[in-house]
Amino acid sequence: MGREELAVDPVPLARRLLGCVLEARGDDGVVRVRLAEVEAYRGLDDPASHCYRGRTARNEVMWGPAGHLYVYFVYGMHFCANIVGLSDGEPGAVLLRAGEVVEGRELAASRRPTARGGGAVAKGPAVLTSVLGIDRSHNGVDLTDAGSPVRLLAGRPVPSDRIHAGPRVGVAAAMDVPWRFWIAGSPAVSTYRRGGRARTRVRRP
DNA sequence: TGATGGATTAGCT
DNA sequence: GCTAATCCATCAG
Repeated sequence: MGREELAVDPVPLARRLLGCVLEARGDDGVVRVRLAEVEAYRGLDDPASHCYRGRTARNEVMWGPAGHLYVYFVYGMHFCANIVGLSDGEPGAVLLRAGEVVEGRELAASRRPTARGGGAVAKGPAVLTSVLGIDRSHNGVDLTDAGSPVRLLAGRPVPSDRIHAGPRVGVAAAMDVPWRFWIAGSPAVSTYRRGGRARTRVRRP
């Protein structure tokens, strides 16, 4: 997929990414995932975006050129991957939430032995990254470069009536914007969880 | 400089 | 439905 196709507003970009294939090559083999669920995060206007509070070392990649991978670490143990959209100076990205494993199922299953679906689905953003073997070292990778370990490939287009939209998962801010998109009926789509205050934090004595 | 809580997941009740 | 696991960016003091 070319950079021009990706250098657009993250909301239409999110729709376009459904059905596309993300390929990750590692020492142990190749895994390909067909994207089934994504969410748009629109920089400066969006209180839920990592860019909302300005440019920092963590979100640096989002200010860079489109078509690069933004990887961040959450909850002390998980990675999430985004595809950067728009062009220089205009931050925005699409969070990759889930997909179907279309190649390298065994490898995917071995990387995530406890995941449901026997390696056929990557249901949830952190499952997706671990199945693909994506971690901090992949932050900033150019998805449009044939030599990159992670690449974005065009897939079968998804008919627009199969694309559904709704509120983003686990996000407290801007719950009214339907910037989560998924392929209706896909077994990979994650179950919706409302955002809000963190679940009760029990402090050990 | 210390506290807080998150674009989460899996396992248990 | 509830909670532990566990790093680090951000914010309050």
